[in-house]
Parts: sequence; structure tokens; C-alpha cells
Amino acid sequence: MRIGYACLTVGVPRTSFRTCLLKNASNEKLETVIAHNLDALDHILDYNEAHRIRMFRITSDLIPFGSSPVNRLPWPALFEEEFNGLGRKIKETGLRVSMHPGQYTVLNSPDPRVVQNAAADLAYHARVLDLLGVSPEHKIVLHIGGVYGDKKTAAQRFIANYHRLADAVRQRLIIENDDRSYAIEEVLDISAATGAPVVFDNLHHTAKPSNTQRTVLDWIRQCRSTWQHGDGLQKIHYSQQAGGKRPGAHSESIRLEEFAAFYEGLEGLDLDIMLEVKDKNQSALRCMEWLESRKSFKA
DNA sequence: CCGCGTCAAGTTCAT
DNA sequence: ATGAACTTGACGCGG
Repeated sequence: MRIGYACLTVGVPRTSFRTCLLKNASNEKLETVIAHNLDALDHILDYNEAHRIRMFRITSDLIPFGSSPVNRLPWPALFEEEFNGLGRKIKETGLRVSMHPGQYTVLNSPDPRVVQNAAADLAYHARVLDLLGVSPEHKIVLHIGGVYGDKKTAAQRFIANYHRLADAVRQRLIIENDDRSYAIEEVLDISAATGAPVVFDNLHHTAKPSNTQRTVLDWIRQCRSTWQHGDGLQKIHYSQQAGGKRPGAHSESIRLEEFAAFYEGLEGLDLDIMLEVKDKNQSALRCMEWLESRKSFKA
């Protein structure tokens, strides 16, 4: 079991990412920012290794406008050395990385331009992971997308567009339930038609549940069957509700008792758990410490 | 130099 | 039909 965190660190020097506004995205500006961001990622890898963190999501903002025609910089070639070095470090330290395009990457839109942009964005994410030289166990997580008043048709469009994606994308793509439109059972149906492994997200599941007769562990076990050998260990997303905020808002930090109850509910199932929490690495470390103390207590 | 409005994406919902 | 909300941290301008 690995515990991971997403995109950013809290309290770690030289790990902040930069970006620029669209209107300022000159080649010179982009080159400076990308060089900075690859260096920041390098420091994050060092931090993860020093703290035995073995799972991490790389921010989609690593390369600003990475899938946009606005970015005409030949960054893959320019930074080949840096990517090689980062990839070597990832492999040497046994880190499992992933990426996760946000809510604006919509593969099932009825607008072909939106679909084209989504495909380009997914290709960008796969490009980054390929440049790092990491295996297909290092995934790209995607939500299904919009509903457009007709979920059946929208799901079919996702499936059709999935099959048109490049191999390099499809071998990394995994799909996740969201908190508004596509509940876990619907994502599992789409997985059956595409072969894409399913990421179970507990907080999204609470906000948008499928059949409530079934337990969380039931759903996680069913998701497990969508993960094949080359995909690596099944991953899930775990987060907790922020008190007083809208349903689905991520908490500031992980409440350990609640995490412990969730963990015990897994009944020993081995998983990789990506935490989605504001204080990032700090909660990851606390959860890892809790796991360690639990093991020594049990032993 | 601080603070806060703006940004970038696409869908959905409110006006 | 038009636009705000959603989401997020960092940008970048005004004071």
C-alpha cells in the first residue's frame, strides 16, 4: 500500500510551480517557467524520497498551456535531459506518479472542437509521462464529462471517443466517479465498454452515490476487477468533507480517526491511496505514520 | 510590497 | 440568451 498526495507541497522549499497568463506566453517566458517547474518537481522528488513517500500526482500545470497551440516552444526536445533525469529519479526511488486533467478536459462533449481539445490535452499528459520514461502503471485519471440532458448518449460518446484516442493515452487512462454526474456504477459500465480501469473516489461517492444497498468495500472490490496486470496495483482517491463548506469540498487536513475507520473497513485489501487534501504532503506523512504505528501495534 | 481581482478551461444553472 | 458559478493557486496590477 502506498499513500500519495496531489500536485503541490506545503512547507517544502523550492517546490512551488510557476505559470503565466495566456497573453504573456512568449517562448522566452515559457522556457523560463518550464525550467523552473522541472526544477521544482526535482525538489519534490527529493522530498518524497527523503520521507519515503512512494506515490505522487504531477500537476497538469507542469508545462503551461502544454496542450495549447499558444505554446509553440519545442519543450519536449529542449528539456529532454531534465525529463530523463526526473524519470531516472522516479524509477530509482520506486515512486508511482500520475496526472489528472481537471474538469475542463471533456472527452464526451457534443462539440467536436471540445473533444479535439480534450484529446490534445490527454496526449500532452501522456507525453509528459512518456518523456519521464515511466511504465503504463503511471496513470492519467479522467472524469467522464458532461450529461447534456441525455446521459446514455453522453456515455456512448465517451466510449466512442475513448476508442479513437492514441495508444499512448489509452494505456494510461483510468476513469473516476464524480460528485455530480457519473456515479461509480455508471463509471463501471463505461469501464466494461472501454477496458479503462476505474478509480473509486470516496467523497464523490458520498455526494453522488450509486445503489446504497452496497457498501463502499463492495464497490472498491468491483473496481479492482477492472485493473489488469500491466496497470499496477488498484488506486483509489480518498478525501474527507471540509466542515462548513459545500458538499464535496476537501478538508484542510486528514482526520486520522476517520481515516483509520476507512482503512479498517478495507479488511486488509491492498490499495494505493491518493489523498486529496489541502495540506498535501503533511497529511500524507501523518497517514503513513499512523499505518506504521498500527502495524507495529498489531505485530 | 501587499492585497485582491483576474485568469484558463467547459458545463450547468440561474437570471 | 447571456452570464455567473464551479475550482485553484499563482499572476500581476493598483495603491
